[in-house]
Amino acid sequence: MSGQPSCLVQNLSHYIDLTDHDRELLATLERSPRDYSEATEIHSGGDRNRDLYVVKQGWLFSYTDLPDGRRQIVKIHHPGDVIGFPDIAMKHMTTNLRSVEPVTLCPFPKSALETIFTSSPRLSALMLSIALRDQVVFIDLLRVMGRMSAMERVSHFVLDLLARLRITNKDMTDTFRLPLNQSQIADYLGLTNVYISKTFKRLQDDGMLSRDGQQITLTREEELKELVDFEDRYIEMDTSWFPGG
Amino acid sequence: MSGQPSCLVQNLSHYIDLTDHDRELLATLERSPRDYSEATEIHSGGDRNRDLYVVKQGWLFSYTDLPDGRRQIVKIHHPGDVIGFPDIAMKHMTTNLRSVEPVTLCPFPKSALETIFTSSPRLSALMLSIALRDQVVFIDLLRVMGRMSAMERVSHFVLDLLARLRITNKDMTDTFRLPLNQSQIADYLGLTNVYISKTFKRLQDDGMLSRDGQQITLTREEELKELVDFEDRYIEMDTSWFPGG
DNA sequence: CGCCTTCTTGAATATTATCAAAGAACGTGG
DNA sequence: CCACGTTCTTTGATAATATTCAAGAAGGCG
Repeated sequence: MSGQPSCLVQNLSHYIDLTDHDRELLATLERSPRDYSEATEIHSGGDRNRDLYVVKQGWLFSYTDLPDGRRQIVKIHHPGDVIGFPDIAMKHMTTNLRSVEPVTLCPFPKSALETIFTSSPRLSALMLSIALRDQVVFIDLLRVMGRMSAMERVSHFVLDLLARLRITNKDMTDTFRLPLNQSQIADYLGLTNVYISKTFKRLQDDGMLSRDGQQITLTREEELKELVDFEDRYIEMDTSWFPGG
Repeated sequence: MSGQPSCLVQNLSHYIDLTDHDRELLATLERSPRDYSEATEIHSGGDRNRDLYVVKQGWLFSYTDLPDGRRQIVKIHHPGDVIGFPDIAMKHMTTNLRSVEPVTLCPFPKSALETIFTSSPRLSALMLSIALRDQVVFIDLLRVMGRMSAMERVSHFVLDLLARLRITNKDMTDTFRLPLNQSQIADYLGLTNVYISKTFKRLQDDGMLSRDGQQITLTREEELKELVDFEDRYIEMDTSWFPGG
């Protein structure tokens, strides 16, 4: 193995201890990393379904458009994330993938999953768990979109981002960089860019958060969590039932 | 095996040919059916995570409440569905489960899944695919909730139900029974019962559908599909990569 | 028949969208 | 290092969509 650690190994190590066998397996699956510049369309819905990606660097998002141009961003991807899991069940990609800033991705073929599933029960269980955990996260988001006001949606949004960033960065404080513009946030939360602006201002006036360029600080995180009944699904994941290494 | 065909087998057979071994394996999951009367709380969010269920008969739904009483129904369950998949990754149940009408469920322990996963790669792949397909369905729903009007939401809702009912009932026409009341539909679509009533009336006035008690008929299904850019994820599933029987 | 739940309808209200324009921020090239 | 163009954000006025509240109608069930 090279001196540079595999993206996938780095990511999955956050959840369980990987055996040497697992590490080697993952290393062989991974293709060489590839860079994309900012605001680049990496794949489109309807494309024949080939690769999954692990994010090595930078933020991206998956989205779908309606025929009349309305857009829904369905997932924001950070370093360490696996992109494309749900599409495994489909013949074609169901979403478009776009970089927010310059990114580095490690593609690996669908077939790699087969290898994992046949040769490492422990890794299989982890992959499945991550997919199911994501489903719970979608369900939480559905609740947000279905029943929460703009104020609550934005609050949930920043709390969720922070919780996710804390998976890979243990000593993350209450401040983080948010490289999305307000139109993108609007497309994620089902609102308009104008209303995102107004809502952020209100949250700031209420002293819940402060902004400085792309930096966001949650000054009253606990209060925000209570406001939106926030549950951290990233911490809560159950790996206790996994087969041994 | 009994003369009565298992609805799980019926459901799964839609996707792949099941071997006798697979059928027997699945039959064990449905060994201990249990009845619940209508409007019964079957389990609650936060419960220690025990059983999954196969629906043998009747409709149910999974939902979550906000602290102030707002409710979001996140999934409607039909005969043949497996309930509780996403919770496998969590230590506790994340949603509440409630019957709409009298139902028959077959509870089975998480450990039964292990049996499947160790003894039938083909069934395992199918289970995983269904979980991932569900995730795609949630993503579609997110798009509906984030970017669509009440008219479009209701349209998508009835189209989705019909597509699902057609999995287990091939000769389903454009008419089906909808045992949910308008408050429940509202809680599913993130609207109010009043507005559901008004929206159904408008759809009826526009000649898109007709109602007779609980019976709904989609008189212009193709037009509705175009209106909401509907994709049938239940038909589209990719089973080509599965290991052999 | 009478009671209960659900559905319908209308009026008033709230929330968010749309439109338009001005102000900030930022990178680029002169 | 400044001027310019571009994109992003802010703000205000107006409009659309959905909610709330309230009351009456319809339907099922004992």
